[in-house]
Amino acid sequence: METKNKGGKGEGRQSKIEEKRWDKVIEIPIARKWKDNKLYAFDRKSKKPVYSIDTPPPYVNTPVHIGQAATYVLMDMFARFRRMTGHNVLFPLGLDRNGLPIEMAAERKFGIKLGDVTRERFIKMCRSVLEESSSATEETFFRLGISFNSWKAGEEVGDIYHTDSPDYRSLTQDSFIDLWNKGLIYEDDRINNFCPGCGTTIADAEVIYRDLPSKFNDIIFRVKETGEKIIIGTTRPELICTCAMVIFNPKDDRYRSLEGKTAVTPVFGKEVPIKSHPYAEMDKGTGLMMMCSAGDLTDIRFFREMNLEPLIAIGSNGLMNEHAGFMKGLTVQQARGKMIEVLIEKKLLVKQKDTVHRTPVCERSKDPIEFISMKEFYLKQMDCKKKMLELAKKISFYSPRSRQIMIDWINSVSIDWPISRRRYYATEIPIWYCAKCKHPILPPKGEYYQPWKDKCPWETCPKCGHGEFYGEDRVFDTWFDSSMSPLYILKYSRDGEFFRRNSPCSLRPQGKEIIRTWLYYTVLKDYLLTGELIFRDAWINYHIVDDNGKKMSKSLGNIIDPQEVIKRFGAEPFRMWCAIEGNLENTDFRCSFDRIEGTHKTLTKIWNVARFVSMFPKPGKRPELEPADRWIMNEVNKLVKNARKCYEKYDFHTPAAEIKHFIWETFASNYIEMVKTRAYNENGDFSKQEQESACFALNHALETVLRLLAPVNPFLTYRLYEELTGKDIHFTEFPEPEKGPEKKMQFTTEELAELNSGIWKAKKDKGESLKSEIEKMEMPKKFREIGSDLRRMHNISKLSFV
RNA sequence: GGGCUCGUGGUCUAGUGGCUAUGACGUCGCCCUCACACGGCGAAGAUCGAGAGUUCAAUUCUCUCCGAGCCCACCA
Repeated sequence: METKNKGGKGEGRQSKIEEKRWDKVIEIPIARKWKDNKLYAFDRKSKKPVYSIDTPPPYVNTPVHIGQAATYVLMDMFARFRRMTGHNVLFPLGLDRNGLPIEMAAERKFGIKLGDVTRERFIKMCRSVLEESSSATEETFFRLGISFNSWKAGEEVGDIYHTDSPDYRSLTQDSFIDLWNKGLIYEDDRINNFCPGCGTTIADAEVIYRDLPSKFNDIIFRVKETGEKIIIGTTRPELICTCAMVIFNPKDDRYRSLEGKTAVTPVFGKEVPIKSHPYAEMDKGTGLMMMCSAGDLTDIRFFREMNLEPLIAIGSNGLMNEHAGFMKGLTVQQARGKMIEVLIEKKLLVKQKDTVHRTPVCERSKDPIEFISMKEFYLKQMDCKKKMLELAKKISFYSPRSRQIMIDWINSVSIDWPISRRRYYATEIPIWYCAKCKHPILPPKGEYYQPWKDKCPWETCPKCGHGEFYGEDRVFDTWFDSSMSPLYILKYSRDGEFFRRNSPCSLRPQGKEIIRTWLYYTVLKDYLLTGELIFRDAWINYHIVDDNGKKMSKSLGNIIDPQEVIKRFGAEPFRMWCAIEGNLENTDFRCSFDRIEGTHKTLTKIWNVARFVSMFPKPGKRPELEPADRWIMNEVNKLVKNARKCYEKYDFHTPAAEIKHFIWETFASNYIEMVKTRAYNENGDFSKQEQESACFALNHALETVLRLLAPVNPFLTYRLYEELTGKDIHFTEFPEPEKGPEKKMQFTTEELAELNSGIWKAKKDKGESLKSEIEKMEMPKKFREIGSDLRRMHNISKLSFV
């Protein structure tokens, strides 16, 4: 296609930029160049203040999803902005490779379960899953233009780190040793959440709730003293064997006579006391409630409160044990069916009703949680709830509203944090035990230990002098690892000087759904280790939903794959979309290919504005500016001020929308149209100074806008800035508002836009072309100062002001 | 049950105690005007969820209700 300015009237004027629009293929060589030149490497010698971002390590075995892509793009904007404001930015990529998601992927891939093969073999299988998956994640981030310090895994500041590297794991183990020595760790045998699918204890934070269908059974008990029948409703008949008490509400007159009597459980014939207790609600079921050990969390609390001895009928393998009598060896589901059969046979089941039961399930495997007693390690957290609240108030949250989520969670914490897990692919708990006296022995810090296969570093037991040991075989909760990330990237306990200078970490960006885990545990653990608050800012992003406001999920088939987005549009439209559409902090926001593609038009517009401006070289010296040019500089100045203010607060949405509006409306439609003739100055109607003023303002305004957009659209702005100025936009500073008193214009921008629009409409209504001549026109005198530009813009022969 | 959001043209969205309520997509009309037809100019389209209150004035503040979503607790 031929460009219009070649030949014809625009003779001699040629745009430096040939292509008519932004093309995604330009991105790849640019990204590669940046990578090859190590443009974003962290400079340890730099004197600039460090701005550090504790990026959320994604799991490597699943492709990057759209939410992560958007989050990383936004983080990248933060990083690029800080670089332009004179910071030495620490922005490393971390990859999470520990824990259940990897193990479950390995189990699926090899068709095995944890206990089926040796530990060595299982770990090998996990490794093989990991090897396959790592590079896809990095490739996606690379194509999105994320400015990580490094693309190489390593131990230098800013390198890609793996949470399963010996270096990272040893730091996790060090933290355990420190906390142990501070007396903050203890082992206890207590009822806990147990996931039968994962075969391990899990923390409250890992429990979620699902509505699952269940049956509500009305079952006959007998009162020993009177022989009368009482009916109790339950969804867990298999737990009748552990029933320790029957209760009713103190206000419930129906059962007052039962107070202090004894109930006999069906089938098992166990005698249990009947008491009144407010836990029982009058309108639930029959109003009578059997209290079984560990049916759910209420039961646990109740047993603790009433000092009842819990009888655990579910073993650590998830199967019913000897306390379940005839149900021994069955799974919980099987046992329930069997119990119902027996009850029916004995005519003890009065009624069965379908119900939906909000069931606690494991966050990872989605198996219903059972409550069983096991020995686990705990980190004391109950003692520092007050301190945690204090710290939560000290963090600067963006938006501030998100703080409440953390506060709510802290207030609801009710037991210490169980940190040990019975899995394989995770950081090992670094303890050996004396084979004779069972005394626990911790190794010295600084090494990565695998006690289940390594030799104990001590020769003899310091307590009894015995020389044989066995290693601990449990591992840590993944959050015990993840909560080390800011300490790890800041070289805590590895480079004391670096850590002291650069702690606390500037920013923790993360999703709202892991405030109660990642954010809470990190702040908690790092406080216990260092005595300080580890973050200055926390930026909490919400969710991306589909075009109809529905959650994206594989089963609904409404997933937007970022790899597909990159393939179709490249990175820049997506990046622009992230900035413009996402009031990310406010609510969930919607995403579709159409919406992303929509921003492409703005990129084309910027491209063509730049093509136009590039026809007019920037004068070396700033000339005395004409009023219209001063006006556009004022407008740019407003943009700069606001962008600075908002970017500081992690708000890219407001400035991006403003900049977009500026480019389309103010700059392209009004300013360019107005000064075009003066910039061309074909008939020599204008003085050299007048022409240069236009050329200067055109260039200056555009350059400034490009710099404002550089964090949002690095590829596009890099390319255009290079064309226009020959310089690399990376090495320019973020624009400062121009100082000195602005000369106020007589008119406002809105008034000018209205005036122009009115003239265009009038010509339109008369069926005339926009450049047709207007013989005579009057306009308000506030426009006098830009009169000559307006006269040429609209081709007015006689212009007067009133 | 406790807490937190949100409800603005067909769709999505901005915004504010006070001019005729922002913009985008979509729809319709006209225009290839020397940066851009992935463009330009213009038109139609909203009683700002419902009701009450505070106020000279409410879409904006307060309360109630209706509707949507999220988090926490709980459901024997």
